[in-house]
Amino acid sequence: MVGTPIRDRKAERREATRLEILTAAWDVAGAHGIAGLTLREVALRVGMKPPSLYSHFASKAAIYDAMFEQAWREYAQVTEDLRLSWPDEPRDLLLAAAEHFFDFASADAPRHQLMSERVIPGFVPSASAYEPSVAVMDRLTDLLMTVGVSDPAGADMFTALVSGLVNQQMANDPGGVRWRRLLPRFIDMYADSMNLPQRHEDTP
Amino acid sequence: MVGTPIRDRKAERREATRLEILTAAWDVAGAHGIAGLTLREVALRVGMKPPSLYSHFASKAAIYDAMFEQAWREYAQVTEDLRLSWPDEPRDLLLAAAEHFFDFASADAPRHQLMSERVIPGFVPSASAYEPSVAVMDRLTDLLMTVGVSDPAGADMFTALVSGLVNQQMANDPGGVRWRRLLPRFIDMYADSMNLPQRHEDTP
DNA sequence: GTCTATACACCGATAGAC
DNA sequence: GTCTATCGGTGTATAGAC
Repeated sequence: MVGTPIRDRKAERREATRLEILTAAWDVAGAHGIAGLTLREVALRVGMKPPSLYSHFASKAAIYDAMFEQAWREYAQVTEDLRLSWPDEPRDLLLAAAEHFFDFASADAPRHQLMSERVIPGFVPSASAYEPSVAVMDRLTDLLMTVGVSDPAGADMFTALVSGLVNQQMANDPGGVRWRRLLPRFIDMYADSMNLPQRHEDTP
Repeated sequence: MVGTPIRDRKAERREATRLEILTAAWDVAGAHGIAGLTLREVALRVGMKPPSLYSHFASKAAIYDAMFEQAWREYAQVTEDLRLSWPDEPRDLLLAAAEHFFDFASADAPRHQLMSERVIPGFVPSASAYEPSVAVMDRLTDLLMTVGVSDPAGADMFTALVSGLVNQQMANDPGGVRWRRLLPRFIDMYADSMNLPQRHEDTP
């Protein structure tokens, strides 16, 4: 028995290569769309021949799967980071959360299509890749609970509202603000229907 | 001069073949997704060899373009047909229009992706193919005007609401009713924010 | 004019040498 | 682990039969 080394250099190197491949894949998706991803161009960017990618990912679908998990994990992370600086007022909190998702989605169209739409013909995220996204939904449920939304359909309504604005924005006015600027009205509309208190005003 | 025949049999035959190809294309899209459309399978279903399709369509993109126009023209047609039996109450009218679009979209996922999402990497509808969809939007503007929505953002809000429900339904609960059943609440929520009158009740 | 035959470049994927 | 070689499939395009 030689003992277990503190660090597994081979595993570290392997993981680094995986991340390198995924970064290249995001670059290709950004240039050609999420459906325009090709293993050849990914391999080219990381200095490999296409078949070599199969030493790190079982298939092209496995790369999509890893990208899906990575994207939702990143969103969960930035959400967690911003959680400390959230506003107190319920409506401000809802608006901040909605704007946060909207801007994250708008910032990267291919990423949003992979995360929230069924764009890749046969691709269905694996259970493990799906995990971060359910964690995000759990946090949304928590958030709605803290602002006073006890309606079980509250989360479904909230996601439908925000995703509707995002989809219309990206499909009909990419890069613009035509639907983005409707966010405050949508949040107030939602808060009213949920009977949430109005914002605290200084006016008597 | 032999005179112009009443019917141009050759042109009729040609148009019939075009429709036959488009029908086959919809079948393939239904089976493999809108992005999974291949000219080979389309040609196979109409009893042609793939290159023969180029006698009727300039490219695969031209087929997508014709499908896009066909889908919106069909929706415009069924909308026009239902227009005579629309309810009187503003909120009932809004709900009927929303349910109508929702059900039309839900009935055919590939069709909806082609109509309302940017799924095909480089595909942008041509001006002529886009025409029926702007006609539909004009009719929506008319509808909103008749129910008393004068807000210029009213149409954008309405489309965002309905498309949000559709997208969430198709992405997270395909074939179910989890978001579809939220339609009445969404319409009331929208009508309230637009200060539309409540439904006429017999209760004093 | 319409279709068949054929070729080209590109794609994902596999087998096997080193 | 990476490479070369190769497979079947796909979109596109041209040449030529009828």
